[in-house]
Amino acid sequence: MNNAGKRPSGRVDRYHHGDLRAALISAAEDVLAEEGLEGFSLRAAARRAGVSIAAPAHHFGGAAGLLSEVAMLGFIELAKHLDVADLGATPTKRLRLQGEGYVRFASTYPGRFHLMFRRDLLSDEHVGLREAGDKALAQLETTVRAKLGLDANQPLDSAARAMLLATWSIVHGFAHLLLDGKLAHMHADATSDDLLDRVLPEMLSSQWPD
Amino acid sequence: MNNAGKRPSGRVDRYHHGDLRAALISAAEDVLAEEGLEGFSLRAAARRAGVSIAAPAHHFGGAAGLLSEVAMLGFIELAKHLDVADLGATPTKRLRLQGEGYVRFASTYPGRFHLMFRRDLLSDEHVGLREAGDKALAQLETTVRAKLGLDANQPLDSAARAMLLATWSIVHGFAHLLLDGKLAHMHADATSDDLLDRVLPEMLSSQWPD
DNA sequence: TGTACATCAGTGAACGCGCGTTCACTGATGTAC
DNA sequence: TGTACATCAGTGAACGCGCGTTCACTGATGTAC
Repeated sequence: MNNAGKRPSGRVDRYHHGDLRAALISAAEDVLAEEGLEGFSLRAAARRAGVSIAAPAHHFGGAAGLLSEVAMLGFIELAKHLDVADLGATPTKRLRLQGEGYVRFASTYPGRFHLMFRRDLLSDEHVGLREAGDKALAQLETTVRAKLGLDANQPLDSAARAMLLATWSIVHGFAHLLLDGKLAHMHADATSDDLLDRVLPEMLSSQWPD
Repeated sequence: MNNAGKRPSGRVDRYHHGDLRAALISAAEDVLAEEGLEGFSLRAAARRAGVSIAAPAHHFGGAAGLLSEVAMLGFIELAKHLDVADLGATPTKRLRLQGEGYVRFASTYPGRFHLMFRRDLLSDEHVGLREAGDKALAQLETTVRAKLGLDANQPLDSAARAMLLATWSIVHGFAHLLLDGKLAHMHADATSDDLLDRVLPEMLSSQWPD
């Protein structure tokens, strides 16, 4: 499936695009960023990429094919936001930093973030997507292991799984509530940046005290 | 706005429906339950209610008007799931019960739950919706106050707000991850019921130990 | 008690829109000779 | 080095579909007299 790099890029005024795949993925990301997930359509991505309206379906087989690629790249970017291996002195501090990274990713790319968890829009069988999701979650798992003193190859016991799930849930829920505008009301005076920079750290510190 | 009960119900074969409002709300809930949020349209609600396709817009002004009513009823139902005043000996236990109630609501009514947090589909100015949302959240706040030993009329300090927000986030995030099928993978052997009955209580107990 | 009339909830046919999909086609590329 | 040909990525016009909206209308209801 992956044709990226097979052909020279940078030339777009030809009958054969040359890098339609990358152009459509990038166009889809632009649409998500500017119009949100609800503004996405195969036609919108085609228009943005400057190709024919039939091109996306022709190349990706359908919306799920293109969106799964975008979601995969989203999980890869999310994993970068969770990469704090060198940043925190203690597992607890790294956990807080990862929580901030998770929410910051969601806040920076709301369209992509929503997409990444919309099972109905994505392909079940996209191996790269699943792997990218697993890798992002593994970043949290690594920190939870460190915090609980578990080896990398030791299976998670049920307390460890509960802690990992609680960690994921809390940042995931906060991200959703933030994007859905439910927190502005509780913290009426706070901007979105305030919530990220002031409220979230306080919440994470209370959740995972030193 | 609220015409419910103004006219006799049970008679639907008349030119003037008599209780179009209630019939359309009920029909919309049916559509959400059976087709999910993505399957909803004004026309689908009209078909389900057996009225003309123009009736919903005529009566509610548009999709946001009808959906806001449905979301309001959703928050009222959610508040019932969070009503544990008589059930738990300690605030900690009540908090866990409320967490289970929150997730059970989401799991029972996934379409409605998703709708309730879709700002783009709801009306900002729907007072009843906002109030119903506030009341549901207030149920959590009451328990957090009890846990922290705060009076009902004492303003929440920042630690209390952090705890309330952490509580909401964790159950909200868990609900979303559950509905989006992200947990079946982590607990590969678990059904949805298992996650609710076994994994969630374990997570909540680890989050709020006795 | 009966009649005339105003109101307005709901109808139904028609409209335009954006969507995904189809399909015969075009033309750039790579390969065989 | 040049020519013929197969491949297939991408085109573009056309299709049907479901959607929300419009608008002249219908007819049940309540009120005035």
